[in-house]
Amino acid sequence: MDEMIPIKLAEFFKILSDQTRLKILMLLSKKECNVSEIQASIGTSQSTVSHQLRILRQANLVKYSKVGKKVFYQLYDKHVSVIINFAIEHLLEGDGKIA
Amino acid sequence: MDEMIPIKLAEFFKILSDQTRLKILMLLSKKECNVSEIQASIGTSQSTVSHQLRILRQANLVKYSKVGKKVFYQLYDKHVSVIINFAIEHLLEGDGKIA
DNA sequence: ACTAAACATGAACATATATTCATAAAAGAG
DNA sequence: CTCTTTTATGAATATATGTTCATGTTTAGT
Repeated sequence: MDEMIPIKLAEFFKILSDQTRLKILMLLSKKECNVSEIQASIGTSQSTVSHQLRILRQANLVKYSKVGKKVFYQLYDKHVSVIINFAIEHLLEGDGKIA
Repeated sequence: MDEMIPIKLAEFFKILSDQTRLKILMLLSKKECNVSEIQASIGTSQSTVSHQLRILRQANLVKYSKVGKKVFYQLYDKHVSVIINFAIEHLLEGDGKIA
C-alpha cells in the first residue's frame, strides 16, 4: 500500500501541474461556473477548456450539472482548493525562487 | 503579479508530478542522503537519479554538499515536505479516488 | 423543421518529459 | 600514475501532454 503513495501522489500533482487546469480550479474555488464563463475568465478556447475539464472530471476534482444548454461545474470537494491555497502560501514565503 | 501565480504554481506542481522525484523528496524529508543511498533506496539507475536531482536542484528544492567522492543531498527547506505530507493526508481522506 | 448556442470529442500536430546508454569528471586507493 | 568509485552530463529515443481544428451532440428559440 505504501508503495502506492508516490504513484498516487504523482498522479494528483500531475493534474495540478498545468496552468489551464489550475486557473479553472482556482476559479471554481470561488464560485460555480458554466463552460462559457470559465472560457471567458481564463481566456482560452472553448475546446481547450472542455478538454481540460474532462481531465478534471476523470480525476474526480470537479463535478457538473446540466441546466438547459449550459453545464455548470463546481469543485468535487474542498480538498483541492485547500491544497492549492496551502501551496500558494508556502510559495509566497520564498521570495523569488520557485519554492 | 497575480497572473504569475498559476504559472509559478504549475511549475511547482510539475516538479512534484513525477514518481522518482517524489520518492527522492520523501526520502530526503527523513534524512540527508548521498546519491548512492538514494539510488539504492528508490531502486532506479544512477543516471536517472542524477538527472532528477538536477531538476530538483534547479528548482531550489534540494541543496547538496560534497564530502570526498560522495555528494550529500538534503531538502532546501521544509516547505516541500510540508506540502507533500499535506497532500498525502488529504488524498488519504478520499477512499479510492485520486482526490 | 431549421438555425443557433453551448458543450464535447476525435484526430493531428508540436512540444515536453523521463529513461537509457555512453561517456566525462572528480576524487580517493594502491 | 593507474584504477576504481561516485556522480554528472549529453545525445537519443520513446512516450506523454496540451492545443488547435474540425465536427458531433444536445438543447432552445423561431
